[in-house]
Amino acid sequence: MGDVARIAGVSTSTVSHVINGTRKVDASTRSRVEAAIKETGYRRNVVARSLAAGRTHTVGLSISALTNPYFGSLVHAVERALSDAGYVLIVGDSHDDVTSEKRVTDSLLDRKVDGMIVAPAAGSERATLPEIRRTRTPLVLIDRGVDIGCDQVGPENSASARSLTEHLLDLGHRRIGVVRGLAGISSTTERFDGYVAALADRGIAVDAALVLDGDSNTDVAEHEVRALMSGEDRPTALVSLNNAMTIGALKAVRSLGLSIPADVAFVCYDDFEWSDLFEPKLTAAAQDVETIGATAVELLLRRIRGEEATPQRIRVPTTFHHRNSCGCV
Amino acid sequence: MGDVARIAGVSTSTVSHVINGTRKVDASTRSRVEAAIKETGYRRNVVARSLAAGRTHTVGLSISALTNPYFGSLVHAVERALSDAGYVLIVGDSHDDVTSEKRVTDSLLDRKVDGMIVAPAAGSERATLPEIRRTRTPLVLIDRGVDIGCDQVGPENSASARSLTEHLLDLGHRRIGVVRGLAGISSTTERFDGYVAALADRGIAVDAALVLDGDSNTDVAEHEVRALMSGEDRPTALVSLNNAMTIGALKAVRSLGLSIPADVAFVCYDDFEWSDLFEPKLTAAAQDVETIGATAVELLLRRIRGEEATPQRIRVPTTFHHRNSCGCV
DNA sequence: CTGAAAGCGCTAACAT
DNA sequence: ATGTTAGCGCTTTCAG
Repeated sequence: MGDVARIAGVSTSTVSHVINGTRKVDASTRSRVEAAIKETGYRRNVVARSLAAGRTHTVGLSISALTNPYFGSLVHAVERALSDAGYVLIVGDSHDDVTSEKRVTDSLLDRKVDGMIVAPAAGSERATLPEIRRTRTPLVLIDRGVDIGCDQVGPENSASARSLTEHLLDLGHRRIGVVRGLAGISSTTERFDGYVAALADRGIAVDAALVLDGDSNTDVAEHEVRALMSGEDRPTALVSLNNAMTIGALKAVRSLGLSIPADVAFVCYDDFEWSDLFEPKLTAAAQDVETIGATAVELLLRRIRGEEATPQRIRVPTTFHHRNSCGCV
Repeated sequence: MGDVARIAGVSTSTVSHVINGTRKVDASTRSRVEAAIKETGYRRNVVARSLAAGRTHTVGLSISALTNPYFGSLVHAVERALSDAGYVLIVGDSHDDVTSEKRVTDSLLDRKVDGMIVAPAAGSERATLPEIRRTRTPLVLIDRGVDIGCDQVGPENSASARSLTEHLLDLGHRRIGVVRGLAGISSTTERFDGYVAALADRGIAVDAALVLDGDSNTDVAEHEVRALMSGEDRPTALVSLNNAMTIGALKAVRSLGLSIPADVAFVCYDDFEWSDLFEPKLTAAAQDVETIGATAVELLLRRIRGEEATPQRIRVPTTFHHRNSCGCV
C-alpha cells in the first residue's frame, strides 16, 4: 500500500479511501491511484483491514453433517445469501457431536467472525452456545430449536407430521408405525407430537410397540423397522420422521419382500431431490431449505447491523407432496 | 492479552508463548498464565495473529455448484481433512461461471488464504488462475483439469467411460447414444474420448446423430434425449456422462413410456447416493469423492509447507457398479 | 527462562 | 480534498 501511495504521489490514507470508497477523492487523484494499483499488482490485505476496522466480513456456519444432502443445500443457500451481502462463509462440520461442535465454534470465535449460524448438536445448549453468547457474537440457530434467547429458524415440524399421519388415518389405517429421529432434539420431539396429536384427534391411543427410535441413523432405523415389520401384528402403515429414517425403513421393507403401498402404506417427513426416480414415489413433507438458509442469513445480518429486536423463532412451512407410496387412488 | 499478562505478572510475550507452545515456559509461570486466561475469559484473536505471523491457517475452496450433491460430498471431505490439519475452510460458489469465480477467488486472495482448491469453471485458465499463480498462493485444481502447471486431482474419466461403453458393446449393442456434459471442460472431453475409443476398438464409427450435448444441464439433456429417442432410428442403448445428464435422460425415457432396460439399455458415469432406491437400479461408474477431496488437501498442505515438487496430476479410479439398467442377466 | 519492542498492513480520527 | 498518525492484537527477533 505504501508503494502504491508513493507511486501515485499520495498518502496511504488516500489509497485506502479510493479502495474502499470511504470518502470523496478527486477524480484525477483517484485515477492516479488506480493506475498505481494496476502497475504494482497490489492486492489489499483483508486480514490487516479486519484487524484495524474491527470487522471481518466473515460469517461462521457450524453444521451437523455436511454429508447429508439436506445440509448441502443449506450451505448453498447460506453461502449465496452471504455472498450477495459481501460476506464470506467459513464452514465447520460438528458431526452432530458436542465436542467437535465446541472445536468448530471456538475456532470460529477466535477468528472473530462477525456472526454465526449454528445447527446445534444435541447438548450444545450447555457446551457451546453459552460461550458464543458470552462473546456477544450475533447468533442464529438453524434447523433445530434450543431454549436460549436468540433468533432461530427451522422447518415447521408438528403440523407437517400431523398431516402426514392424518392422511394415513383418512385412508383407513389404524395401526400406524412411526420412526423417530435422534432423541432429545426439538425436531424429533415436535414431529412426534404431530403424530400423537393426529391419533389423539381420532381417539386412537399411541401403541408404544409401534414407536421406533431410529436415532437418526439409517442402520438403526433399518434394524428397528425390520423387527417391527416381521412381527405378526405389524402395522398397516408407517410414517418416517426424517430422510435418514426413510432410507433405513425402505431398505428394511424391501428386504422383507414387502411392497409399498400394497403391504404397507408409507409417508415421510423430508423429501429427496430426485424422488421422481424412486420406486415407489414417496408421499412426503418437503422442507424449504432455500428459504430456511436465506432467512437465517437475513436475521443474522440484521443483528450484525446492530438492530435490536426480541429474538424470534421462525418456522418455515413444508410442502406436502402427494405421490403414490401412501396408496391413495 | 495485556490483561492476562498483567494479572499473571508476565509479559505479553510469555502469554503468547504459553498459548502457542512456542517456547519453554516454567511450569509455575505457565499455570499462572493459564489461570489468568480462565479468569478473564480471554480469547485469542486469530486475525491479529494472522497479520503478525503472516499465515492465516485458512484454505479457500472455489466450487462450481454447491447444490450438486457430488460437490456437497467433496466439500465435506475437504473440510474434514483440513480441520484435521488445523486449518479452516472458506467456501465460495462460482456457479460454474468465470465472472463469479473471479469474485470468489479474488476475495479468497484478499483474505490471504494459505492455499486454494478450485474446481475450475470453463474459461478460468485465462480469467482467474493466472492471478492466483501470480500471488504465488499454493493451488490445487480439483475435479476438472486445466493445462497450467499446478497440482490437480480428479476422477479417472476416459477408461471409466470406455468400460461403460464396452459393457454395452459386449451385450451386443451397436447403436449406442451418448449424452455429454458441458462442452469445453476436460472431464467432458475425456469421457467422450473413452466412448469413442470403445467404439473404435470394435471398428464402429461414431454416428454424430447419436452424440448429444446436454450442456451439463438436466433440462437440456431431457430435451435432447427425448428428441433422439422419439425418432424412428433410435439407439438401443444410452451412456450418460454425468449425473445431471442422467437425471435428464431418465426423465425423457420415462416420459416416452420406454422402459429400461427392455426398450433401451442404460449406463452412466457418476453414481447416486441412494441408487438402491432408484428404479431401475443404475449400472454406473462411481467417483470416489472422499479420496479426491482428501488427496487435494494432502497435495495442498504439502505445497503450503513449502515442499517443492513437479506438479502432478492424480486421477482417482472410479468403481464400476454393476446393477440392472444395462440389461444383463 | 523471560522481557522489550519493532513491526504485520491497514483504518479512521484529527488536522490542514 | 488530502495528509498524519495512533492504534488494531498479536508474533518474534534480540537481549538479558
